[in-house]
Amino acid sequence: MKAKNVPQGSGKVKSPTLEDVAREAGLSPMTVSRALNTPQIVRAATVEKVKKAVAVTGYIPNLLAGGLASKKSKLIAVVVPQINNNMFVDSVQALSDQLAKRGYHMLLCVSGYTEEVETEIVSAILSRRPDGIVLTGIQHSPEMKRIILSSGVPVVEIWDLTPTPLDILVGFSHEKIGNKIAQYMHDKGYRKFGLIWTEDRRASVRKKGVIDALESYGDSTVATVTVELPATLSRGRQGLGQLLDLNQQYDAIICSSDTLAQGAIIEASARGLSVPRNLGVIGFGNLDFAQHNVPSISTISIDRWRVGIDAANMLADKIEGKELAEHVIDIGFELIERESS
Amino acid sequence: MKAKNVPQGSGKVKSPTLEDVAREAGLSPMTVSRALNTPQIVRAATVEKVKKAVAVTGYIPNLLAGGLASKKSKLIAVVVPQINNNMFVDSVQALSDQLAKRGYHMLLCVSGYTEEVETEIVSAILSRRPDGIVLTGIQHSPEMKRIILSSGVPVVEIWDLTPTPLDILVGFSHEKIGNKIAQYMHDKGYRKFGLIWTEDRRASVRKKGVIDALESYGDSTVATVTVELPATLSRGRQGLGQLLDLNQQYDAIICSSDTLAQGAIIEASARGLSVPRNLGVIGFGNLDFAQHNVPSISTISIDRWRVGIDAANMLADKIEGKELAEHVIDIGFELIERESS
DNA sequence: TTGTAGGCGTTATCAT
DNA sequence: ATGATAACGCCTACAA
Repeated sequence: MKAKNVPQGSGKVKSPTLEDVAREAGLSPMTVSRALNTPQIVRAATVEKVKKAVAVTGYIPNLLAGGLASKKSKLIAVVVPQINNNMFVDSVQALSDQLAKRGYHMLLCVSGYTEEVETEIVSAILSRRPDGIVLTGIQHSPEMKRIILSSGVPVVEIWDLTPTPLDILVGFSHEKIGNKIAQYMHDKGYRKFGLIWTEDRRASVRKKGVIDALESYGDSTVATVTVELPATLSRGRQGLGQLLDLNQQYDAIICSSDTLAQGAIIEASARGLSVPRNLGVIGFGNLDFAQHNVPSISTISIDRWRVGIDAANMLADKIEGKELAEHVIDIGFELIERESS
Repeated sequence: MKAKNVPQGSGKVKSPTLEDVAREAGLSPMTVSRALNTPQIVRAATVEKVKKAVAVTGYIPNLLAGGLASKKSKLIAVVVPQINNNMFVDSVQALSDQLAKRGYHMLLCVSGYTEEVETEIVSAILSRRPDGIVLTGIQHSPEMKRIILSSGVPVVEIWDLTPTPLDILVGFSHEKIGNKIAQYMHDKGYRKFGLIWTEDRRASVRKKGVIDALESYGDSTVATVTVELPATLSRGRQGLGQLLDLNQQYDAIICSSDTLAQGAIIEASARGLSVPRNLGVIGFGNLDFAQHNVPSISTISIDRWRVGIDAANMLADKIEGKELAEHVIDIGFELIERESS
């Protein structure tokens, strides 16, 4: 085996290129490229030679160069408001897993809850020429829509529903969830409601769904307190405290997330109120603890994992030129009745 | 304003390049590049011209090309065992935030808990020519060490501690944490211990720390049950059930995470055991709910956010050629005593 | 099945 | 302060 990769003067060893591998294998760079990317169209013996040469040289492909030439980056950019949020993180993990299986890497960007930041991030992202983009939600600045559409990059919006997506969509209706919660609680006989709610856009739509439905029944009262993002147990406790301070009567508490619900239950208990005897409680998300809490927490279950899987698959399909049966998937939701209501 | 970007035949509009901007501005591509990247060394009037031309053409830089030419990708690859883990996710979010402030994007990869997968992922990652890499833990395959070191890319290991890091390290000692927990519980008078533990490597080191310290006291008994990853509330409940089924006596339960501890407390309560009266409980992580649970949960607090911030800053500093005061940061930990023990 | 030529869009370097 | 030229490492397209 002959000397390879002789250090240039005193500097770092330049990392080997296709050409170095080709020289080592006694082939042309193009053949090496084919052996690596489309081995089916290369003679088996040649592929073997290339493999050996790759091992000898320690070759690592350069996707910057590859992407520049082929106009395929094998990169998917994912934009979420936050990662450390029990709801999104499962979808992100599912996305990451499924994209990896399909041969893509995930560029993850955190946008917070403002359109402005999202717009900036998308602009920055596009300069990496991703093969696809995943956005959380359907609310975007006009500028961002313009930019992203004119870039021609396939887009998936997740976690919400609209008849007019940018491109592909995998989500569910927050308004229907609100309606469903209201209907269920009303059917159970609750009439005097307290709401503990965070203020991101999707939560607000759910709230509207709850309130609209309750108003349509005409026999219920609703008081609302707003808590900061992110939803935490302590904010749930505070929220219930604030509701009670309003000196109103409640027979049920509806929370914009299970975490808040858990906090509300703890606070209720600390104040001598029993759930569900004195107060019915329902949350949203069906997080792990909801089932095992004492009392267990009624909630809305979303298949968060599926959101990620479906988004990844549809995006990859579209990128690879496959026809999509549908561009919008409503993955729905399920109300889970438990001890707290 | 004259016509620009005339569609080529019937196909897609080719996205504008530096050259298009240069033509629009009446400058050379190189000057446009400078105006965009190092405006300080370009005449202000020229920068203005370029800005206008960029707006007119809708130019979006191509970082694939830029990175190829400059050998800087402004990309940091982050490898974690899982994202949907309450411990890591905060560090990842902090990393993402801080890297963004420093002008880097984050490529996020999920490796699971096996060295093999980590090795594959790192190989794949290197083909994107990241400016830096963040790895979780200090346990890596020899092959991966070889690959990553010979690539010359700066590396930060997080969430663990060793005198011999690959490069930079931001973490804390799991063994010391184990020792500390044992010492604290022993001091509180507990002697008959049940452990509910997950089996990832770092948790195992903490367990060893607990058991070694308890053995050194010589007057304590220890029984252990192992639960699957990820740690969930229900596995904490099951874990306590299994411990009790062993027909041993316990006065304290030590859990490898707060989530398991919360589950154990619930199960204890369901079986008529009061915490801490009949059973002391301590967890790990100081997750949000630990403080507000009833009873509140004693635990070990780690500044997870700081891990991410420091890792991002040290990596960016190193990439940008700044001297690092130290290559290893032990961010330490704190035992927080609460009602459960 | 393999090879050759040229270009992808940018920046480093040297010149003006 | 600005421009010209030559890489950067790979792939498309065509040729053999």
